[in-house]
Amino acid sequence: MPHPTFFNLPADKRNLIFEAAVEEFYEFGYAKASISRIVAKTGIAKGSFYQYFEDKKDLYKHVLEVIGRQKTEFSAAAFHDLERNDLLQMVRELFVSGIRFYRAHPKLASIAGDFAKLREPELKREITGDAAVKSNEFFIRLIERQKESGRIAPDVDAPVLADLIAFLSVYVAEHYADQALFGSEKQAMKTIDSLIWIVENGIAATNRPGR
Amino acid sequence: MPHPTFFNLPADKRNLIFEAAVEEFYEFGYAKASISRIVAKTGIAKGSFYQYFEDKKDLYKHVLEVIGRQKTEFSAAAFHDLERNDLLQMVRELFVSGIRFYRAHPKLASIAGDFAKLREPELKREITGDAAVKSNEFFIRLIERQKESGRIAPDVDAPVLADLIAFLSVYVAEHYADQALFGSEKQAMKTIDSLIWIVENGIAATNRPGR
Amino acid sequence: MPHPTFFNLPADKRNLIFEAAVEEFYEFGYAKASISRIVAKTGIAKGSFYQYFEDKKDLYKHVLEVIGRQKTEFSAAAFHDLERNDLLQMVRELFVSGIRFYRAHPKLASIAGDFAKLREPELKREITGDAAVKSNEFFIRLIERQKESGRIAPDVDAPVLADLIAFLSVYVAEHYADQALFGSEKQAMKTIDSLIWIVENGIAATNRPGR
Amino acid sequence: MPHPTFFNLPADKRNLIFEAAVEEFYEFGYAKASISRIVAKTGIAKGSFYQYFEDKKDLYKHVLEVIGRQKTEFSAAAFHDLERNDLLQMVRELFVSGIRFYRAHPKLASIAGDFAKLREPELKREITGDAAVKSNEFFIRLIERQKESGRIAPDVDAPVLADLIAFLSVYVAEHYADQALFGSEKQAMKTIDSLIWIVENGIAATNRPGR
DNA sequence: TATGAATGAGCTTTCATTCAT
DNA sequence: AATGAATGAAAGCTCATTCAT
Repeated sequence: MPHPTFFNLPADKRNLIFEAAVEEFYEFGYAKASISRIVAKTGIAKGSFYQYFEDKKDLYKHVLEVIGRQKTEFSAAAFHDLERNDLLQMVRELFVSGIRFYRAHPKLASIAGDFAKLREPELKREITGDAAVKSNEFFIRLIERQKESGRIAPDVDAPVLADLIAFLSVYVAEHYADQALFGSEKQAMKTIDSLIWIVENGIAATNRPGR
Repeated sequence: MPHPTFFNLPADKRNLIFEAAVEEFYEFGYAKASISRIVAKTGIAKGSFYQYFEDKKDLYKHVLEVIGRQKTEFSAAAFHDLERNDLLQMVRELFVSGIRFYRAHPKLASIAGDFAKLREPELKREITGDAAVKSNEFFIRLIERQKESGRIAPDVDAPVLADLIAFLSVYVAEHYADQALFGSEKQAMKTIDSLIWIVENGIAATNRPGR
Repeated sequence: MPHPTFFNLPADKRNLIFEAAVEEFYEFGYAKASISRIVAKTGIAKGSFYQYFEDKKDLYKHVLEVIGRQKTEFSAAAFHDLERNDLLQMVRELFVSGIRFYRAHPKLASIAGDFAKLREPELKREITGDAAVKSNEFFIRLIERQKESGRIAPDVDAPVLADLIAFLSVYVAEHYADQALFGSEKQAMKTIDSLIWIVENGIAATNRPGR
Repeated sequence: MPHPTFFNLPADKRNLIFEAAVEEFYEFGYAKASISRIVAKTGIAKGSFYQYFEDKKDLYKHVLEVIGRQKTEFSAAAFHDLERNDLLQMVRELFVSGIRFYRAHPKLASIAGDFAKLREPELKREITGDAAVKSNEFFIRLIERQKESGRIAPDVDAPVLADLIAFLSVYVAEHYADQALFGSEKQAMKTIDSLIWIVENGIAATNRPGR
């Protein structure tokens, strides 16, 4: 976590540093990001940086935390109006808001995507904490409930499906973002619908082929 | 491509270098891998390294090429006995042989996984060429054929399904090391079956619900 | 240009570095000069060097700039008392102050001489800028004026003469410096006078042989 | 001197090596020329190079010797038809044949020019030996003779005039590539005439102003 | 709290030369 | 005589971090 000195900074300066960090992580990734470049870009003193942050990792964690919060805010609005308990509707919204977030903050989304792919398990655990686990559990409960209500086939493997959905929400956003960015949004939505439809159909309780 | 010097090396030394490179890329990833460490580990002279390889990128490309070849050999056997044209069987075998490869060569698989996540589009293109595109096209053709033969519902969006399969491959690859999903052989097969089953059911031509 | 860091250094240290750079460029020339040797000689950290200077070129440019300033100061005094418009008097002073500078600062003069002979047109342009052009134009104007006033023959090729004078001022200094250094100054001055006299006579407007 | 092995080489190979060396010295100068690049360019083995030449210096000396011989051949023809003892005619022919040589072999001429500027007194002495001194003495004798025959004013300082001629040779050589001075054949001749004419006039025995 | 100079290990890469085959 | 792999010192430069002011 950044030192209190950082949060006591005037908003201007704090934002300046944050933006520079975003630029840096966006362009070079975590491993190759350079503190030297960041302080050069912002004009703050090298020493000051270490008053604000423990080290590079600390800065990275902060950036990701902010991104996480923004992402949550982004999807929260969408989730608000959803009929609770409708998994697919929720997944759809997850994909759509993923793409929307990517369109609104491409650099933040890209950094988040890189993080998801990061090769430093310890760091990942430090940053995500049990958020991923919590989210996963939420989806699992949702799936189980829909099995009970007969909307999802009882032999669907809930943990695998929950995990898959989380995974897809990241990769789908990244994969279709350009399409959504440069093509029509409509086309992107149609694509998502096709994808969802396969999954929906795949897990539906009705008329399932015997296994 | 490595210089001929490298291939003329006695197998012992060549392997020593290759193993050291694998260790290094495995532990630090491409960006942070250090030639200095590799030569220190192997005991070869710094200058000698540059007799064998153009530069770090050249070594990396070589390692990936070898991994690619090994992977291909690995799955080739599995694909041999397959009924051609059965999409799902093929995908299933893809996943299974992926896991087997990971079990046999965890470090190589890990390096390959990192490469997939690499943030250097140009380098990726250099190495993979248009393999990804080719593979995508192959799957699309396969899907179309299975639609004609009535095994896949005609209203399935072929490119989207091909994408989904690619996503799933990545998903499986990224979770190789996940104990919960792929810990035991039994667990691994169960997870793969769950994934395949969702897709199979999602695209089946029989008894489909209206959209 | 060196970074402000360098100019903020205590004079002692700054001079130490400057002297070491002069020694290095004097002994090895630009191409073979080694930053590593300079930092070793001065005892400063490698990293510190790069706090002071952008790179080797930056250091070289700085050294040459200082030399240029010192040279200018050197000749400025001499030029002060000159009757404006007397070309030969000026040329004589140019040669003499060239030799004096060489005697006072042989290493600096040697570095400047090397620079004049440097095989890197772009770098040369960067450093001299249009100073050479300006100086050339000044001499051309002077020559033209003396043609009008009848002291120089009208058929003298002004640009060639101006160029030649600039060239000679460097080479004469280098050539006669040793003489001036180890022989008597008087002898050196006599030599210069002989040289000037040939040129003077060669371009005089009076009693010229037909061509 | 190159080892006998070099001269025993088939002419093809020998020329190949020579041309590559010329290219290298032309492009990078002596200090930065790289044996590694030369052997790469020619395809000969690194070890073979050291069978032919002692080291880089040895190769350089050889190249310069060949250039020297070619230059001599070049001017020899021109000097053949000259009235012996006419200093200015000789100097003029020196300049003209210099330019012709540059036109015919720009790279060789450029290497020779670089050599003249080289900062390695010992190497220079090794290569030129006392040629410069000999040439100087030759000109002094010529001048003295022309003084006696009344074509040069008796009060001309012979050693200084010899020096001036040497300076001018360097001046001409250094400006070969200068479009403004030596661009067209006509321009070249005009510039040379201007230079000669200044000297000629400067040292003429007739109608001299008192000193 | 802010500063920014100092640090030196570290990086990738090139070099001329040697030497066993 | 020819080879070309081996060598390791040296190059220029960047890095995250410390610390005295």
